[in-house]
Amino acid sequence: MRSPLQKPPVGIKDIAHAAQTSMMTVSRALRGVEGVSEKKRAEIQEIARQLNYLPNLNARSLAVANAKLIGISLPNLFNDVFADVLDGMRGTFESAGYDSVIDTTEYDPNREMAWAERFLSWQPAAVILTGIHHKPELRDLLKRTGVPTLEIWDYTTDPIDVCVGIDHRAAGFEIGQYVAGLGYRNPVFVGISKGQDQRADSRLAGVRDAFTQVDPDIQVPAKRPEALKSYHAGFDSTMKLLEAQRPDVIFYLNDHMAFGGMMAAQRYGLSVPDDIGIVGFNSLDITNVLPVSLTTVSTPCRVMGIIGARALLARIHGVTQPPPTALPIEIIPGETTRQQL
Amino acid sequence: MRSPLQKPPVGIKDIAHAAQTSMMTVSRALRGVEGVSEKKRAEIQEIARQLNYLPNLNARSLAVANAKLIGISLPNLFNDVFADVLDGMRGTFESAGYDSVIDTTEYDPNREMAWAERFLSWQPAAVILTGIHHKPELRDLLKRTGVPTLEIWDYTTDPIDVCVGIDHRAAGFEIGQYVAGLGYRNPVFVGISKGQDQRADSRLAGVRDAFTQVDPDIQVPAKRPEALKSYHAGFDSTMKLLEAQRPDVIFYLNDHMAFGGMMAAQRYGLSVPDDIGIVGFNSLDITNVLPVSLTTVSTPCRVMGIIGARALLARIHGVTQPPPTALPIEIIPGETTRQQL
DNA sequence: GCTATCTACGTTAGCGTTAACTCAATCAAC
DNA sequence: GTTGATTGAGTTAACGCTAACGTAGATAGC
Repeated sequence: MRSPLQKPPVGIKDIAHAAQTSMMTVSRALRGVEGVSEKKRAEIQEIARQLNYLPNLNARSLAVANAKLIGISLPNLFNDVFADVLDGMRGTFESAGYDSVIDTTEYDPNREMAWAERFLSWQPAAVILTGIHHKPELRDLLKRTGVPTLEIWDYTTDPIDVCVGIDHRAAGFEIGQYVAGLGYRNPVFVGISKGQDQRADSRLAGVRDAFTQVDPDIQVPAKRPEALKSYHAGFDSTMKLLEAQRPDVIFYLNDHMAFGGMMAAQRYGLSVPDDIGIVGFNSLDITNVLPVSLTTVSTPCRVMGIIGARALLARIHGVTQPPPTALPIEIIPGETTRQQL
Repeated sequence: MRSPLQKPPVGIKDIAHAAQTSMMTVSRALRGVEGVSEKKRAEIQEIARQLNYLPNLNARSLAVANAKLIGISLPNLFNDVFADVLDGMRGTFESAGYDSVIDTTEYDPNREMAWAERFLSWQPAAVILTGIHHKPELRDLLKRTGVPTLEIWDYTTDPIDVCVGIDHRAAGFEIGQYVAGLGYRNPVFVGISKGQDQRADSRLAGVRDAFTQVDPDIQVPAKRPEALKSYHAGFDSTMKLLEAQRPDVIFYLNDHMAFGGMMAAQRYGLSVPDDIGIVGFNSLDITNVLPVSLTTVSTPCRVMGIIGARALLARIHGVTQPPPTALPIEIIPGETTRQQL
């Protein structure tokens, strides 16, 4: 039942009554479609305003197949990267007249699946997922229903539908190569729990590839933090790590964790980059203010959002299926690693 | 029109056909309501599964007034504080069987208003707004339609409906009093552009109250950053500020800006807290890793989300109108201000 | 002046679902 | 064995809106 205090809403029937005309004319007048004299349209709009009419989008969506709703699934909101991607996307959708709503999965594929099922029940125009690793059932579901789907942030040659992202393995390889090229031979990777963030695993794999190429004997052990929030996680893991071993360089999942790591190294009295190198990822806001520039990888987040949104809109309108797009990344050499030899 | 590649969805009619029964029986079976034999229910559920049935929530919402959808409006997603509040809320809603969707306003009251209008068209069960400063038209709209509304993050004695938050002016006063008590007499406040974030203005007012009480002649000038992102904004404003004046303490909008400010002070060769005091707000993750503890104010973000969500659910179910709740804050004395005399 | 075209509007039906009602069969009670 | 309750199902109408079609009157063409 409707909450006790709510008044019954006004519908186009009420307006038709007040304007002494038919519902259809009101519908046309308010939607701005043809078939109403401008005089009558103005009159109806005025009445609608006075009655505080709000259209019922449920009814509209039911009557027409043409929904204007896009759902976005993100792992979480604590991450500036996603905020940037999102910003790019939503602006684009908004200009195209689409509403977009956000949900978070906390890196849980089951939650993602559950969300998708619920959300598809709203008959949306499209669905956006973060990354390319989903439950197989989710893939099936989306392929089966044929809802336009965008996978963003990761790149794959075998997407569900539309895909725009960066190749995390290649990114890991590039930064790994750069760092290996600086002479580091004892790397560690600090990320989040295995399987939790597949992007991180891909990047780690890329970093490993790079070091293996230099010397097949080099391992890149991975440290999985327990803390959830980035700074804390980066700090904590690094503290624990340094108790047991002395790597000459640490790769972090992102710049926030890297900063946490720097603080931990400092607490151990290690100097950066002489005693230890620190490498971040994503070039987040904090790098703007640090006294030493962080070696990191810049990812085109906003642009990715915009390109992704455009590709999806094209797909929705049935234009040619765009091929998966891999966006370029950029290595940012910083002062937290040794200088180029 | 429906996007070209989409298959026509299966409805309960298709299931009824396949199960050789009526739509109503299918509806009952799938919703788990009484009036179907367990044998037939199991049979129908199995068929629905095989056909990959997804209910059409638009139709359901149209048929029953009882929606299970809650909309949340936030200024932006770049702020960990909101992420925490949100986390608390969404968990609570989820357990209660409500879907929640998020939108961002970028601190623009017009966007907030536009969002509310669009969102109300979905006949939601409730609406959540950040803060208590909205367009008067929005207040009217919500009061008129009678949609349960939660205003979260700020506290006021005159809410639209339900309100849970902290008293920002009182918080400003408390921290101001604490800092004034440490002997500081030349404060500056670095926040965001006037009118952009009313919370900041309230806190500033509170800080001013506190200093005025100590010495009516003390001004607390406000510096408004140009940059958007917190670290950058804090750093930038502080750099510019220090060019012109030498306050003995700076209050920041949040801990990220405060960190940016610390970095700027460091670049100026100022030592903290001897040359200058730094005061943050919100006790964000980064404070866990800094080598010096930041003087800041801890706000119960998650708890606020949970309490707010519960109050709203109670309101939706028509239970007594809970009075506005002001949550306590806690001053965190740190090493970025002088020690207690 | 008679048909052909256009404009402004009305009517009907249907989107997928569920509430409220009806109906038939079963069962128990006396 | 008739009544009354109970159970499992089906039927009808409605939620608010819009697509598709229908129609009356105006305008134009020749």
